[in-house]
Amino acid sequence: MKKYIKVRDKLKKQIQLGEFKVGDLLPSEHTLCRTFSITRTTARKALDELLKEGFIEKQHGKGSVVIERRQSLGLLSVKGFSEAVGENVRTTFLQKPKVDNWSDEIFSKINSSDSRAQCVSFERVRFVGDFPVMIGKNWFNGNIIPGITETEFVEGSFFKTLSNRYLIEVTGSSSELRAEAASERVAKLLKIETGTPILHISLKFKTSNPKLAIYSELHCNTSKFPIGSSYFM
Amino acid sequence: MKKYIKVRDKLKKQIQLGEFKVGDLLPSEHTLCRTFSITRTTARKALDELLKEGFIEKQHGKGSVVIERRQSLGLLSVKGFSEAVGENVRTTFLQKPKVDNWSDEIFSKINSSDSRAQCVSFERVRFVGDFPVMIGKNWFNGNIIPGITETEFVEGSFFKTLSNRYLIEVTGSSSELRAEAASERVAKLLKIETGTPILHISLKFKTSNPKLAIYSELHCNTSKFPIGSSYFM
DNA sequence: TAGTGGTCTAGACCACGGT
DNA sequence: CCGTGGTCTAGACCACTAG
Repeated sequence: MKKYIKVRDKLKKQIQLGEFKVGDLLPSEHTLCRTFSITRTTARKALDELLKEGFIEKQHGKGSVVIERRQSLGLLSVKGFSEAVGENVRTTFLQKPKVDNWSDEIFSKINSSDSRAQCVSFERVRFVGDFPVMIGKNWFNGNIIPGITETEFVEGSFFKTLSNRYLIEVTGSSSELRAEAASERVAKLLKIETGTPILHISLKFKTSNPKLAIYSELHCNTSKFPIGSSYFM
Repeated sequence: MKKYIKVRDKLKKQIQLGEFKVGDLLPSEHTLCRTFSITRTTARKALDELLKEGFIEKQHGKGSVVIERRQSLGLLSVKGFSEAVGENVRTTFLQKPKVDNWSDEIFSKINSSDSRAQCVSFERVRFVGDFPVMIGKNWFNGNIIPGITETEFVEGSFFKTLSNRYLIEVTGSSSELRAEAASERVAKLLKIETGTPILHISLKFKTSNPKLAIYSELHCNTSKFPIGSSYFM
């Protein structure tokens, strides 16, 4: 298995468990080299991933400092909801994965191979506490991940299910963001007034399987939990 | 000067000038090594930057392919407006850079050193064609970049001015996104109805000068030009 | 099979931060 | 001054794509 993934996940777990707290310095790159028997290239690659995911910031001459993760919906652009927000999150299905049609709700350009394939979709509402925050509907080529309609998600996460059961990793995403007035349906589900401004996010995920793209349309009530994102070079 | 920056900018320019078109393969990593007399580490670093900036995608076994840049406001999280959108963009000042107070409009947490320093702010409206798309107000510590109140921006870009005149580069950003109803003032400036949903983006930029952070509050009409962003691992 | 990108090793020198 | 991260060299082996 890839070494930098192992190092990255070890450190990530230590941060999540509080062994490294906000403001703490992670072991230096040279220390990581010794403890994991790797070279600096590999150590730096692991730290770069933590940087991209918003766990640390690097300070030239000092080290890698654990930083506060946004108390918002987190690095939305990277992975799914459950990885981003932390605890106190609940999800309910409006529609479990089932064979469906490619909907014209999908804003992203659909890969030509997808449009000829069988479409599977599912739809969920996400809560933080008792507060409905987001409605998300997802579409993908069902031929690529057979049996998904009968599978229970691993820890409630679609992306974890992809990773654990099908060995498919999300490798990137592109998105478009729009502020819109909530439709009647969306408003009802988010328990807000029809016409309230909501954030509409159209996402297309790329995965390690080039044949599998995941299309998502999200409708978010950002009044209490804004969407956060960060970018470091 | 850094070699990977030189290679990155050379390739970027070739893409922008159309020497490499959408769908074209960039020179392979080994070829770049030979033509620039660099090692693969450096060649890959240059390509990784183009990947992050959304110019290319990499295909294992094939090469680096030039991809279409979003015809939207682009990689918002990276740099300024003018770098992202392309031509046909116009900017007018509502308020040229001047000494101001730290406003409570600023959503991001202000660095403690900033709150004791002199604040400079400016505010602009951005147009695509004749269509007002975004209002942006920016605040920063005026002591760090003296003379900015008397300077004309380089090519109309604040970030280019920072880079060329003060040798300060933007190194990262974090942001929060909210859908809101347009206030009377915002609506008037964007030529829309008061209460129309708009996208409110609170940004904090980090720069290569650790003492300089830039705080931005943007209000965007996303109806014709959605905000785009992408992320690749 | 040849060429591509992905991972990794084992070093080197430099710039920056704090002592 | 020493330890830190930033850049770079000169290789190696592997996995993937395509002819």
